[in-house]
Amino acid sequence: MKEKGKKITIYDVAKAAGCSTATVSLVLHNDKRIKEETRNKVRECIKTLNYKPSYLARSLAIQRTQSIGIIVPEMTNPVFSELVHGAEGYLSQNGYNVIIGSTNQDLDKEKLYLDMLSGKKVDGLIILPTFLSEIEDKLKDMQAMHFPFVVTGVKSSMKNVNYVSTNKVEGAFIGVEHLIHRGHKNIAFVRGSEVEEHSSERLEGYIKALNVYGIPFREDYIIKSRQDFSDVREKVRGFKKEHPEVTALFCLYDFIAMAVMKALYDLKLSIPKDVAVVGYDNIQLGEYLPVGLTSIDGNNYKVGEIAARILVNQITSDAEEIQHIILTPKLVIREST
Amino acid sequence: MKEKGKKITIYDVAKAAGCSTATVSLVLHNDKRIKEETRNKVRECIKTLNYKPSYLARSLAIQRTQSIGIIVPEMTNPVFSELVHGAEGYLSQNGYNVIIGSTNQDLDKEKLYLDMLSGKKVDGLIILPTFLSEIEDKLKDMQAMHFPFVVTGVKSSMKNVNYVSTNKVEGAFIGVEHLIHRGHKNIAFVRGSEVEEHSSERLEGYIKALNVYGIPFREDYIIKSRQDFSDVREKVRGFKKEHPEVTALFCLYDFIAMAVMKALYDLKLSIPKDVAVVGYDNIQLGEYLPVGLTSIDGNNYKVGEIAARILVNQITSDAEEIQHIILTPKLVIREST
DNA sequence: TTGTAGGCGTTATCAT
DNA sequence: ATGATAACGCCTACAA
Repeated sequence: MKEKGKKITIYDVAKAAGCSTATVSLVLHNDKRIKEETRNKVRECIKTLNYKPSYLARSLAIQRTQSIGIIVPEMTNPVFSELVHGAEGYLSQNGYNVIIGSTNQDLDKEKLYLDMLSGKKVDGLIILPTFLSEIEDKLKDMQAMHFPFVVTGVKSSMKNVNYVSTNKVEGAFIGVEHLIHRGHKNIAFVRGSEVEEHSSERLEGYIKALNVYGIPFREDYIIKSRQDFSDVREKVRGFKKEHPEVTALFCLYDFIAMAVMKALYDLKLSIPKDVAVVGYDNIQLGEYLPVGLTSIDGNNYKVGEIAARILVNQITSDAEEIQHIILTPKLVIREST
Repeated sequence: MKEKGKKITIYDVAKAAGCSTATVSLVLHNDKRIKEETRNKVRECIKTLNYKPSYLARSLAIQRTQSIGIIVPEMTNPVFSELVHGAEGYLSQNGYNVIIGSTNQDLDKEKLYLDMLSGKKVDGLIILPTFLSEIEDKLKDMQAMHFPFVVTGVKSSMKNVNYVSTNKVEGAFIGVEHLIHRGHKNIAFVRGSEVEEHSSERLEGYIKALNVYGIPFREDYIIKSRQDFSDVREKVRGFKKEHPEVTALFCLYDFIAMAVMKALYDLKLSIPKDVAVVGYDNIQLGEYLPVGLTSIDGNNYKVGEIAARILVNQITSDAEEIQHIILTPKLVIREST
């Protein structure tokens, strides 16, 4: 056991093994040029000294970290964690390890992570922005310095930036269309507490579907709330009493749909007989609700995978062309409709 | 990235501003010693050159990263993400940023992250191990080199290692006790597909409760499965047909409880009239199920926070005493019992 | 097969 | 108030 505080470096190993740091370095990388004998000697010293190389110093020297960063708003949301999971799969396949920075929807943190990670802590970045418009400057800077990154999880307004995403307008459209096909005319949109930026596309799809099928859009059919769970539950109860004619609820995402369903149970209403419910995201849990939840699947796993592929390609092949990939969501029908 | 544009360093800024790198560095850190005039000049050059400091080089120089790593089995599990969230709160309060390494329950990845992050990429580590016994060696190494870390999320068998955790034996005990108080005698334990290591404590608590109340333990009341969701659902259906006398199910965790509830609905049974269900972890969703789920709350947010506090304390004050903290879980009663 | 030495981008200690 | 320059720990031509 070493003296406290004294960190042991490649130099210590070299001294102990009676060779140069270069030799130790080569042994560390299993270079065949080193004689069996010296190699063993070095390995022995590494063991007994309990030497661990500094990835920091190594990265600085080789100008590469072999790790890529993912910036996410929060990991409690299954949509994000699925996406991350998809990216991780591809990346670790390809020799990269993944570092996640969770911003908790905090703009300063988002900026900080952007700076930190692009400051060479990682070789590239997959960004799921919470505040896309506020970080455009930083993205431009990153582009200017040719730091590889891809944006995902939102519609990027920057035309010259890599991004992969899903068509949420289309997703909402097929969800509402499905409701219409089921005979519903009075369909409300439960928007929860989500910010404009992350709900506008789905709202657009909702309105589009109504238009296409000649159903007038009513502003008062949009249910907003302050928080996602308890407040939605309350608001929906109130809404349904005021609007008994409404027989279907399209929800911004599955968690909201769960709160909505809870509210309907509170009112002793049956799903889908009295009211039909459609969610968005198709989280795994939806299948295990007592009444399985019909939902829109954005295939987030795939989104993550594709983002990772684009990123790795850009890093390794120095490709410069911008890629925009938009996947089309699928309707998953269960008992709630 | 490549020859596209040479990466611009603090040296370039110094040259452009007609001063030394030392001066630039001082400006970068808002040191008051620098004359207003030069400071502005330097800032201007930084802007126009679009200079971003290398956190890598900086960390190497100051021997500190101001970031701490959290190694988790997976982020899709709310238990882990809550814990991480708790840690993040405390850490960012205290000027650290957090880097998450998700191992996806892969031993090699777990080892890799351990090496990487302790290789000075971070100043300290919070570890939620999947394979505690397999990484003990690495933990010992880290101790030997005085690298700060704390283990959590499991019972650590290493007596001389920091860890904070919850008493899952106790948690399961109060869950099963609650069921017994409700008049149940025949209580099954739904174990799902979880590995021995992560279910043994709760099993112990289950058995203990039975013993205390004079109920014989039956091996065939333990329901195992291959996967967590669809398989549990199937297995529970089969089990309930074979054992109609069983009126209560204690589940290893809430997700399993959800699959269990689904199975009971499949059988047209009512909860809690026909069968009572208790989960574990008290995930937020439990409240929003049509029949609210009674569960055990381990206060994982707090666990993460405490782990973070211990870690920071160890880093900053060089404290050497080992800390073992065990929180006691609470019963949260809802409609399922 | 192995050693020498310069470089990676910052910081920090002396000087000036 | 600012500048030189030696660390920080490792890699890698280029030598030997």
